[in-house]
Amino acid sequence: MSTLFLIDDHKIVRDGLKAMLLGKPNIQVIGEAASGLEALEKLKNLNPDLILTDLKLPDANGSELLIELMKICPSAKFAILTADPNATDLARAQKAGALAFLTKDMDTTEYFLAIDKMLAGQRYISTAFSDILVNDTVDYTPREKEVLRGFSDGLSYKEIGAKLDISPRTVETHKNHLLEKMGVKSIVEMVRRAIRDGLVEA
Amino acid sequence: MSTLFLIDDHKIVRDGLKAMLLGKPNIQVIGEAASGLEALEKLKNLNPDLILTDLKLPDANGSELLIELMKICPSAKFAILTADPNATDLARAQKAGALAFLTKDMDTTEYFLAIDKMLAGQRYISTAFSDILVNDTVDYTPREKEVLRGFSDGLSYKEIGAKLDISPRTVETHKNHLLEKMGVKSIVEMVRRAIRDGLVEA
DNA sequence: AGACGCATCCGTAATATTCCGTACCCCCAG
DNA sequence: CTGGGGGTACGGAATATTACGGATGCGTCT
Repeated sequence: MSTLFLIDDHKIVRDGLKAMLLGKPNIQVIGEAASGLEALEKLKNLNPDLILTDLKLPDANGSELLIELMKICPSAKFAILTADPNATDLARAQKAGALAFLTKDMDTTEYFLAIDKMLAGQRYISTAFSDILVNDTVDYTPREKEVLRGFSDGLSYKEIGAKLDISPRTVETHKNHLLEKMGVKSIVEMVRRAIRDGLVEA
Repeated sequence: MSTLFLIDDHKIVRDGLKAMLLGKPNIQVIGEAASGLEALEKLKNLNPDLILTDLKLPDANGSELLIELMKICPSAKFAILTADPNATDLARAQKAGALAFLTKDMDTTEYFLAIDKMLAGQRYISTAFSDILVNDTVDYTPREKEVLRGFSDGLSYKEIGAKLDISPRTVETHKNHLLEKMGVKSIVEMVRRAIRDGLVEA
C-alpha cells in the first residue's frame, strides 16, 4: 500500500482523482491541497510516497513549488498534472526533477499505469507531453528571453532597446534569432507561440 | 429529485462532479459524455432536467453544440462549465441560451447554490464570469474581426489588405478602432488580449 | 427631410521596422 | 595558439507602419 498527496486548485479535479483512485487498491490518498502554501503546510506532517501536483496554482510558480516540496519530502516521487501541456512546463518540471508528466484527459487505466511505473521508480510521460518533447527543445539565450518578454508586453524596438540599454537595431538581431528558433516569421506569431509554449502568460 | 447530465472531456472532472453531487440529495446524475457527439447520441434517449457542459470539447464548437443539445432536450436547463472563463465564451453561451455560468474552481456550496437556482429557473453567474461581464462587453464589426484575425495569423498590413481587397491604410484604421475598443496600444497586446478573451486560439 | 453616429475607406508625410552586412568577445577543441 | 561557433552588438539604406486628416454611404432617431 502506497500513499499519495494531491495538489490542484480545482476541487472538482481533486475529487475526481480521489474517486478514481478508490478503484486502485494499492494506493491511498492521505491528503490534498488547493494551493502551494497549503501544500507546504500540510506536507510538513506527512510523508507520502507520491505527490501529484498541478503546475498552475494561484499562489505559486510551479517549478519553484516543486523544488520546495522536494526539500520537505525528499523521499517522495513527484508527478506533474496539467490540463494544457506545453514545452516550458515540461522543461521546468523535468529540470526540477519530476518523475512523471500527466495530463487531465488521460483515462483511468493510463493513470494507473503511470502510478505503478512511478512506484517502481520509472518515468512516465503521457503521449500529449511526449509529442511536445520531440518538437520543442529549443534553448533561448538570456538576451533573447528579455527581448521576447519585451515584445510580449507590447513594447517597440525602441522601448525594448531603452530598457535593455542597447540599440533598437540590436533588439532586432535578437528578435531575428528568436524568429528562426521558433520557426515563425512575425513578432505576432512569435508571441502567440510563446503563449502556447507557456513562455509567457496570455 | 431532479436529473442531471454531464459533458466534459476530462474524466477526472466528470468523476469529481459526480462525487460532489452524491452529497446533494435532490440531484441524480443520469448520464455523462466526453464529447459533443457522444452527448448528442446519449441524450436522444434521456431527458434530464439539467445539463452541465464544458465549452471546450475536442470534437465540437461549444455554442453550436449547445444549440444542438437544446433541440434534443428542449425542456432541459443548461449550464456551462469552464476552467478559464473568458468574454467570448460567455457571450456565445448567453446568446445560445445557457442559464448558468460556472467555473471549475468553485467550491461545493457554490455549485449546490447554482444548481438550486437553476432548478428554480433562475440564472446563476459565478463571480469569475461576472467580473468579466462588467468589463468586456465590446462588439466588433465584421471588418474588425477579419482584420483582427489577420493580425493574429501574423500577417502584415499589406497582406491583410490584399486578402480583404482594401488598402493597407484602411487595415490600419480598423486596427486603430480595435486598439481603442480593447484598450491596448500595440498589435501584439491586441492579439494577446484576443487570445485571453477567447476570440482566437493560442 | 435633416442630423447624427458609425462602419468603411484612403493619401501624404513622419516614423519605425527590416534587410544586409560587419564586428567584437568568449570559450574551447584541434 | 589558432580557428570556429555562438552570443551580443551596431550602421545605412530600403521598406513598412503609423499619425493626421478627410471622405462616403447607411441606418436611426427626431
